[in-house]
Amino acid sequence: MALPDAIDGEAMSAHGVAEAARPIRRRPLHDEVTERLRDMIVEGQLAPGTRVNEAALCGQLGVSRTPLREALKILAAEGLVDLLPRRGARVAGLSAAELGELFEVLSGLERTAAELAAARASEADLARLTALQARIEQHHAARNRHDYAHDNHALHEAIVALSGNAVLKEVHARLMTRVRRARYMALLSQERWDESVAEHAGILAALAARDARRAGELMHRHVARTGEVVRAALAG
Amino acid sequence: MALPDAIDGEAMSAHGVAEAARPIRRRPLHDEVTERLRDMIVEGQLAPGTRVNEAALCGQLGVSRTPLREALKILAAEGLVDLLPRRGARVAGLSAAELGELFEVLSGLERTAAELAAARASEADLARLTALQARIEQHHAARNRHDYAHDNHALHEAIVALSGNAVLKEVHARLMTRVRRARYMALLSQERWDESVAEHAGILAALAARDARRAGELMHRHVARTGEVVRAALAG
DNA sequence: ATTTTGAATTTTGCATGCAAAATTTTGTAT
DNA sequence: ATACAAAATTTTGCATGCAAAATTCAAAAT
Repeated sequence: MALPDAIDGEAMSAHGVAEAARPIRRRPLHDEVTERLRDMIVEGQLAPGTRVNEAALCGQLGVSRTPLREALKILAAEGLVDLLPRRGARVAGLSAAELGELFEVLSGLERTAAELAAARASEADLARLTALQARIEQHHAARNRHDYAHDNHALHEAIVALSGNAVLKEVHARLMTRVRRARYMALLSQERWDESVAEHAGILAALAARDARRAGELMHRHVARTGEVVRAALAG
Repeated sequence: MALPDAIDGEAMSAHGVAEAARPIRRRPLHDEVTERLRDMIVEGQLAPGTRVNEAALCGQLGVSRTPLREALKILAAEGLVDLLPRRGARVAGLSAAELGELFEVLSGLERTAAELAAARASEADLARLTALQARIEQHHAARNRHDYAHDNHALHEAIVALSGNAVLKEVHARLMTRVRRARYMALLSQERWDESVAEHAGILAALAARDARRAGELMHRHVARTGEVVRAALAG
């Protein structure tokens, strides 16, 4: 097999001076590989169930087996890959049942996030959420599913971030990575879409009122319903 | 996560014939190393902040660097180790602040677990929980902190298991691993200890009544308070 | 005495080699 | 043909080698 030679990496820029100021440290290869592989799995480029051949992937990515194997261990820890001892790795499947479980946990996490955010977010934070929700409503009115999906995701992430709890944020992000593999999520019925936008409004109102319990409860129900819809779509 | 590991397990029996029937496959080394290292960290044998020297640990464990490095990647994904690029690994610290965050998340997860368990546990399951609680009360009456701690942990795990949600169980277990590093948990005041036992009774009653909301709420409060106590102990 | 510079040493990151296990292929007997 | 057995091939798991980066240590300069 061809030897992946030299580190190379950055293209030579002509800015002699700026060159010196640029960050010196390169990212470890195994990190890069992990990220790349994770993207390939989430994007569906590596389909669930695919057997991962180390040599083949090494060739494709231009790295040796060592960093690739390290990456596979990490992705296995994240639940994106199954490691079969002595018989290689396969891309983890994503059943409707597991998706349902993921959403059950996510609804619990986001409830907690909403409760904490209600207590901890600043007025400025809340104003930003409201602005985001306004944009979401515009996308909804314009039937722009793509931008809607983007900002919708951003709103949920923002609320999780406003919990001020890094562990919560981390766990949430990891589970979301697994969920995001079901590309069915965008396929909401018009009815459910309308409902969803209205639920957001209710959650924001509760946050604005600093009503932690209500915000949490509404968020919980909102995410649980989303999960129901997604699970049904995957099952059908 | 969940590395499906070898079947092995049984100790060698002296029965020559049975010998041949023994599972042939050894557990992967990197698995063994991961587990061993995780134990060392949780037990406190590797103190928080300790710099991990690969060569030294390799010598101690009697393995080469390859499986050790794979194990370190996994433990980093679990949050037990920090990987500093190009300057090695260190055992992750555990601040009072982070412990607080962990308990915030755990209280949310166990609330969800209690809610689901209230709906899904069989009567036999509930009977088993009640039996466990009876033993816990005996340990409490006998001022036997060691056995109390053990069965207390078992009760919480049992309720999480009764949620019937494998993802929840997995996430909970991982966070508990991080929390368990604070050995201060056993050091409850008598007052808090009494309280805690009473709270358990309340939770079980709610489960028996199939009152999901109440079970969840009581569990949430119970774990949150435990967290408060532990955090305070670590801070002080 | 303290800082600085630069070599010597250690340590990390990655590629590669090799044996054992698993898989595939080929050949043989029913 | 089908089923089975054995050899050939592939693939995995682990150890090791080597270059680059980081750290340590020592001598020189302020």
